[in-house]
Amino acid sequence: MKLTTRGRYAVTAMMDLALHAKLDCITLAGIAARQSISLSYLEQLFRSLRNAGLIKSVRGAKGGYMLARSEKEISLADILVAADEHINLACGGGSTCNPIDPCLTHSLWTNLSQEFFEFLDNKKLSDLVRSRHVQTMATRQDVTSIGDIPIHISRTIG
Amino acid sequence: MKLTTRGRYAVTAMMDLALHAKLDCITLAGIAARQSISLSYLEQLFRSLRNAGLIKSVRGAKGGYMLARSEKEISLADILVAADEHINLACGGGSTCNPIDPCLTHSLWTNLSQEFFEFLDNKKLSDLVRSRHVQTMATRQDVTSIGDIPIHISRTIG
DNA sequence: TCTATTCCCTAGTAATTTACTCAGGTTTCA
DNA sequence: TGAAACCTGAGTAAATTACTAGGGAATAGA
Repeated sequence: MKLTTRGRYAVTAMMDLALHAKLDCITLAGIAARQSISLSYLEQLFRSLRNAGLIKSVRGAKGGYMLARSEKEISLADILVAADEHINLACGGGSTCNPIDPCLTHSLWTNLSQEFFEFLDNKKLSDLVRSRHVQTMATRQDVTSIGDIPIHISRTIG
Repeated sequence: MKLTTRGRYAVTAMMDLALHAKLDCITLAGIAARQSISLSYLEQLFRSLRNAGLIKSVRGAKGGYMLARSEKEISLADILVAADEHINLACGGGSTCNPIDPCLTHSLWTNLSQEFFEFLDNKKLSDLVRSRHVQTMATRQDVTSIGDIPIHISRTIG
C-alpha cells in the first residue's frame, strides 16, 4: 500500500502554492526549483489539478498558478484523487469478482477504501501548511531557492 | 493509493484458512480452487506468510496449512506487511529528501503511514470472518467448490 | 508589433514492478 | 514405493511509473 511519486508531488506542489501564492500567482518553474521536481512532469500534474478545479492558471508572461479555492476547502483526498491517485483498495473486478458473485473480501476493501477516503478528506490543505515543520521548511526554501541553486546532499551522510 | 493483488490474495487466503482450517490443516490446492488463485502464486505468497509466523505448514501427504495463532491475534496489518505490502506512504528518500534536509511533506507521510498502520492493526482476522457477507460466501464456496469446477460469469452481464 | 515568458499539449520511452509460469526439488502418509 | 502435498529459485510478459522531447498558444512589456 503505497503512494506514487505523482501523488506525493501533487500534495507537495499544492502546499507550495498555499505557502507562496497568497497574493499573486506563482510560476511552475519556481515550484520545480523549490521542490526539486521536473518542470515537464509538474506541467502534466498541474493539468490534472486544474481540470479538477483545484487550481487556476494565468497564461502568458507574468502568469502562473494559484489555488482556485480556499485552503480550508481543499482536502488531501481532493488532491490525491485529482492526481489520479485513486483511493481504491478494491479488487479490479476481474473474472474472480463480479456483482453477481463477488469475491470473499469484496465488501472489506470497499468499506476500507471508504474509511480511508473519509480520513483523507478530513485533512485540509490549511491544516497541512499550519504545521511547525512545514512553516520552517517554507522559510528555508524561500531563502535557499534564490538563484535557483538546488542543494543536494549525498545520501551517504549520516 | 492502491493495494496489489498480492496483498488482496494474502488477506483472502488468510480468511479462507480461518474459515476452513478450524480443526485440521487444509491444502493450498483447495484455497486456490475456492478463491480462483493460481496455485504457484499462492505457494510463493504462503512462503512469506509462513516466514512471518502467521501460518504453519505440515509437509507431506495429508499436509497443508493452518493459522499459527488465534484469529484474534492476527491483524490486517500483520497480513499485509507479511505479504510485502508495506504500509508506507513516505517518500523513498531520494536526493530530494534526506534526514538533514527532509522534503516539505516528509513528516506528513510518516504520520499518515503510522495512522493507517494503527487503523489496519486494529482490524483482526476474527472481525473479518465474522461479517454476514463473508459467512454467506464461505458456505457457498464450500458447496460450489466441490469437484473443483470454477464458475466464471462474463463481466458483460449486468 | 516583437520578444521573452509563461502555460498548454501530445507522444514517446527506459526502468521498474507485478503477477504470474516453469521446472524442479523435499517430506510424509499409506 | 508412489502419490500427495509442501518448498524453492529462476524466468518473463504485461503493465505501470516517472519521466523527457518537442513543440504550440497566450500575454506583458518594450
